[in-house]
Amino acid sequence: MVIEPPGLAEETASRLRNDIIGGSLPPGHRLSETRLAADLGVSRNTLREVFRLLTREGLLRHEPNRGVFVAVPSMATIVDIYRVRRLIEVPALAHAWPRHEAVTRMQAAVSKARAAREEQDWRSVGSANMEFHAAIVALTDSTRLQGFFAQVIAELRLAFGLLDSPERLHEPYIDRNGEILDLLAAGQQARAAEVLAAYLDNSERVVLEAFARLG
Amino acid sequence: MVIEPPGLAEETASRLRNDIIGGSLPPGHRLSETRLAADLGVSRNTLREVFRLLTREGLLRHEPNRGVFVAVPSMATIVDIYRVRRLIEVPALAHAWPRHEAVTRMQAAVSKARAAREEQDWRSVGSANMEFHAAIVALTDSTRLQGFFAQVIAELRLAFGLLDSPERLHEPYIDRNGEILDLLAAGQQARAAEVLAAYLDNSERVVLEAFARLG
DNA sequence: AGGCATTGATTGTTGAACAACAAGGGGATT
DNA sequence: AATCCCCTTGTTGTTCAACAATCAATGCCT
Repeated sequence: MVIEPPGLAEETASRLRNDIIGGSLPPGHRLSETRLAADLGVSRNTLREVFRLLTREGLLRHEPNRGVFVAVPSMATIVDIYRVRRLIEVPALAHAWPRHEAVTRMQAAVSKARAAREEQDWRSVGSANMEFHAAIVALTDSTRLQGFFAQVIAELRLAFGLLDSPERLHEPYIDRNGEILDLLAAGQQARAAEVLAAYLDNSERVVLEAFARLG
Repeated sequence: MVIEPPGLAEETASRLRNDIIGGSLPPGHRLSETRLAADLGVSRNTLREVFRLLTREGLLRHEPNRGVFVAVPSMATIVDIYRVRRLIEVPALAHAWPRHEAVTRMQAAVSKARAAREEQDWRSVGSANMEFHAAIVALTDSTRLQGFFAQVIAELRLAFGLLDSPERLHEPYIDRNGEILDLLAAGQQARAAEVLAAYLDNSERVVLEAFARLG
């Protein structure tokens, strides 16, 4: 495996991505090229490359001759994301091999989520839960699907940033993830997939309701 | 819906994409920034944006400090692409609503493929078949899934470009697509999905065999 | 012949420049 | 006073030129 140096553009993209998901740059906010380039300490040209990257990931929106804005997740966004999750995660789990190496990742994610719950660190709980679902997709052994899913997850976290009460958003799902993991490890993929499907339906409803409360 | 001007970068990307898929730029070929920028009549900066776009789509490969190359599809690529196709297309068809508007697109694609067969235009047959499968994904109503699938399709066409005997590659599937369409229209989604799954297994085997013959 | 430094070429990144475009303000007209 | 048009102003889109960093190959020395 070759180690490849990150490159300034991707490194800057990571920083900006964190700023966006972390909420320091609110959705809808306009990003001035010259100002942001100065703030980040990079050139305008490289910043534009960063913009291309994050636009492709769905975190930024680009309006020609007007500039780039932090993407504003809508209800349609949420619905679409959960459609994708259902379509990918459920079959991935249903066809999974119970001794796949990704199961270890799932296990680790559940543990991390439970540890973060002890400290009431709901943001970390959210991250760990996302990691759990990324691990589910890893069960497919498809690099393309994993890359695609990572983008979708990033968009979903952006949407989560808009909502308050992260506890209601993440806490109830920690143990459900544990349940899914146990079922899979016991070779009951079909039941695991059922639980996951119900999980997704439930989660989508909660998120949409929280969204509706924002207007 | 706002009409957005193509922008020089995306326009150039389209041109380069056609050159790659069309085979005028063979896989593995190195693309010199300065030379290609001169040939295409654009600046080095914009060409680099084009590179980012096509790299993201999987058509180019970027090695840091070495340059960009036309991607070389490997057997692993093929296997991964078909894994994605199975995981996405089959459930999409199984859960499809038989009167979805995308069914019209499927119908049109089959007709186009049959017309192209009359003229022995196998390249167009391939395009029409791909359009058929893109329409299957459109049954999900997920814009993200459709975008992702478009990329996968582009990569697959790049791989097809390496193989000869396009007739063997595309002709056998025209009528199978027609069969799938008829089953879906008749409300037999489950059987349609079965036929599609068999279709994909078969197609993957043929492509891999053709690939193996190249060494 | 083999290892090593030098050289040449290419990429990575920056800064400045100018045209194209969008938004807002001011003035003239009705 | 309200409306429309033009113009100013700031921003993006694109190009050019330059330099540092890195890689590949050449040729030299042992």
